[in-house]
Amino acid sequence: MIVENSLLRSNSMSELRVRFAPSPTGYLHVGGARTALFNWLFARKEGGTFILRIEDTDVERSTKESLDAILEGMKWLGLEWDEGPFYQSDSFPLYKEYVQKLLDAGKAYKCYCTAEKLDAKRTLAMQEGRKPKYDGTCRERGVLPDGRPYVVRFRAPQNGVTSFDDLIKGTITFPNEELDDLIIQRTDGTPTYNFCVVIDDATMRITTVIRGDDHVNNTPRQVQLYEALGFPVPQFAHVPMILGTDKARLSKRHGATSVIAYRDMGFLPEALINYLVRLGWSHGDDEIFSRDEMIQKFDIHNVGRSASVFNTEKLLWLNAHYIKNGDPERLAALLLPHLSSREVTTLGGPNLVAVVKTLQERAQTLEEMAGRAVFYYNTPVSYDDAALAKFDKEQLLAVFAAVTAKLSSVPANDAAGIDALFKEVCSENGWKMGQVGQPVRIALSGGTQAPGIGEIVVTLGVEETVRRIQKAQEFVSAK
RNA sequence: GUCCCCUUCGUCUAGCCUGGCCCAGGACACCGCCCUUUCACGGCGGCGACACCGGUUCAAAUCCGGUAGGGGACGCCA
Repeated sequence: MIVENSLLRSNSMSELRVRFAPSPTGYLHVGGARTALFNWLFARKEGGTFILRIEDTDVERSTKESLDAILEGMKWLGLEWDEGPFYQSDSFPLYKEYVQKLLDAGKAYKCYCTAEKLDAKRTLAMQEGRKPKYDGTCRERGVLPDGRPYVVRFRAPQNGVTSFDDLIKGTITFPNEELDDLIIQRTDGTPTYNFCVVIDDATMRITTVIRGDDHVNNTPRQVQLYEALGFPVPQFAHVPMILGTDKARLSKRHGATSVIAYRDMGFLPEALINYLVRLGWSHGDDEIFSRDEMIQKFDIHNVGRSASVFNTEKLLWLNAHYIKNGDPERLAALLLPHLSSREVTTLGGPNLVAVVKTLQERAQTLEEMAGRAVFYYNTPVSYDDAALAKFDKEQLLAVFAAVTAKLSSVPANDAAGIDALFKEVCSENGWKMGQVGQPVRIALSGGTQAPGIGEIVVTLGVEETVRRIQKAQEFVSAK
């Protein structure tokens, strides 16, 4: 029975297992988000399992705030994980066990060199132009009497090469002389990163390690550890870095890098995801991908080998695209926080969904949309003087009077109907649309950048429209 | 310094594995025109790249070698 079940299971689910393993020492940044996305996509595409693991072995720098920020970012982007989050700090005894195993097998040894001494040697080596690797002082020294602090080092092979086939970069080979005996356990008994990843990836049965480019140099050491421990070596896929405009590694000084910051700036998660997936990965000339299309078309082999520059302009374009084509109801809900941060309340004002509809083609971000929506809820307290100055006083007053009269006498309930009324006003008085539309627009919104007249009037309502025109009328005649 | 990786329009990229269809295609941005009551949307067009040098070949963005440039790593950080 059990056998049958597992067979059934392996038919629907592949054995493929991937993980995203951030360390909780900061927020989720766009680079990490893209790595997570590629992992997620790979798992979804192949019917595998996506695991979230928190690498918090650095007790000093790991914080709860960072952890929450990462989780929040993942959820906002919709990168749901199948297992975890697992915490490395929960597995300290396990790591210890494996360290002991290596020690017993003579594949690791205790090193009594002090951090200060090592630092000095490292600096000296760098200065002399040598590779700053461990000189192996304790490699053959044997165990010293109790009480002296020590770290545990992995006894790495000194000859030959270590290589692996990277799914993105191809075969990568390192001469073993380049690799030194890395520390796997600190003086305080805690395990180090390179050791933990190997144990975790092995015990979690990770089949494919997809991670940032900056880890390629760690990979040969990890491969050696897998081999020393007798674990199968997983496949590796190293995705290139994301750079700033100056081609240097993306960092805070290039502007926002936090996923949550993009949310707060009014970006839609589907826009960021779409942008990120195209950074490094492509499917022919396609630019717009829904989640399902992404999953369907994703192939790790189509990830490029070179680093890419983060370009906000294109992100903006994608965001505008998704706003334009988005569901107004949803957008309205997402817009609310951007409105309240401007102290705008929609209470008693026009229907927000209707407002959103008039703004969808006019905003690149929700922030921008909120800015453009303000006039609907706050009657203009001043008018664009330069725009108003293009018309003389008499003309303005005549237009305002004619429009108010028309609006009050003839009912119209959609934008097209309202526009028709304005055309009537024009033809009845021999005016051009520009002479009528613009003054009214200014009266209603305070400025010239606004949706179509018909759209504004309909969403504002005729009553409020007339009220605003009369207010403008008073303003103009008082001049 | 040493090792590893990378190099097509300003940017993201297609093409490269399986040379000729590529005097290199798409997208963002930019410029111009059209549409238009403003702002936008949209449509059309333009600008613009195979890092460099050699080699192989009838033929190279595509294969080989070198050079230059960029990035990454070299922690008792991850």
